[in-house]
Amino acid sequence: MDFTLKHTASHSEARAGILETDHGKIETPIFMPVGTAGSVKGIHVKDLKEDIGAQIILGNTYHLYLRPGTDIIEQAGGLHKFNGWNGPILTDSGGYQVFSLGDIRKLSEEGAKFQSHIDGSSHLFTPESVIDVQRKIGADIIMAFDECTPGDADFDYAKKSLALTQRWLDRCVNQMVKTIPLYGHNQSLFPIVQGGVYPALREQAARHVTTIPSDGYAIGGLSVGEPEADMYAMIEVVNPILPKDKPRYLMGVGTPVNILEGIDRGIDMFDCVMPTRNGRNGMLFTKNGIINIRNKKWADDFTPVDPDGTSYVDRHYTKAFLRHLVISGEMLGAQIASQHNLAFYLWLVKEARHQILADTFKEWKQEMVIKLAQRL
RNA sequence: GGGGAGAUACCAAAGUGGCCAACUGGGGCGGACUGUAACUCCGCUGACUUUCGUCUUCGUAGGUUCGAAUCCUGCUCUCCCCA
Repeated sequence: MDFTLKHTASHSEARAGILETDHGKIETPIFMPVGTAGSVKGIHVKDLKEDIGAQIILGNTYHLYLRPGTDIIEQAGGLHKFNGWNGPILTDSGGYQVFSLGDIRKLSEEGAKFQSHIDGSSHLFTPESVIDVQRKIGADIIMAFDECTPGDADFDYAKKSLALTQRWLDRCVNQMVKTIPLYGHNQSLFPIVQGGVYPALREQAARHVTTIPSDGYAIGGLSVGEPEADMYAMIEVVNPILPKDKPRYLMGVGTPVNILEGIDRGIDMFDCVMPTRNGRNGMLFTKNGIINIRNKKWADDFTPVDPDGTSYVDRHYTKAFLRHLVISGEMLGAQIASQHNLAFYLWLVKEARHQILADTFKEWKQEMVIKLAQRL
């Protein structure tokens, strides 16, 4: 997997690059739609590719392992064949579930034992098993198994948690070396920097991670309850330490503003459920601000969903109709909102890339950040 | 014509002397959501008031009582059954 840095913006750490995988090129900075269970909820692969312009999507190890199970995915010939997406795929390791499903799992040195949220059965996830599962899924980018440290963790916990993540990382690396890709395309392991909101821990974590030759590096454990300022501060601590010639992935982030702030600080890759989940719940992101389409004020607004939008749905449907669909609980409402939001997120990073290449990123970003946060 | 049941807030529906401005659902209005246990969750929903609180409500008009959505009487209306 090759990463080529095309340009770094002036007065900013923002970078434009190209990440080449066996399933195609990714122009960075990039936003990666989340498809936890193998599908980006409510969105056809055709729309992802042609309308939204997605270049890479996510899958999730924990969820796909539980259902349909790795044997089915293997029989299908890997996730690409199974879900029909022939572009690059990145799988999260289940490290986020160690955080989000904290109530139904037990942590040990060995790994994380989950009680399935589906049927209650017990499943031990270890760094080794998680690599094996991701091999079987066939992800182009495999994430290391980590503990996503909660945003409110105190120093002692964050330190202990980081140490565990680091030991797990070594085991992941070993398991990668001991195993091979199953479907004829390469797979790259991205280590993850943890360390809570503590600069000293983040710095140490970043240094540790750079001792492991990788095709890319991730920053995790942010946007998990800590103040936004802490998130930005941690990025500023970590990014200068990470190798410049490798992509940096800020996991789970975020709002459109978060993404621009991340790009400004040198992040190349983002993913977040926000465009899809919030879309399903009636929130639309636009370049002029945020719309809650359920609000009464849109009831008789027969203008396009987003006159400036890039998606088919933006021009084809009206706000009043979309509001009607969302309020009525019609499936199509969730689909339109998700498609719009994803198209907007992909537009945002694409435009950021243009601005970086044109050396106008910083000024553009300053203006956008104000507009994007507005409530319409 | 005879017999029976019932009228509660936007709708449905609890409540059958004080703990009732009134359970609960729906609807309405608003909010939350960041590597997805989420088409989910949380508020508010008589009026005035920032809170405390005050005032007007349970078909309608009276009455009993310290006190009524709850008991009594008249009236109006609705529904069901038998002819």
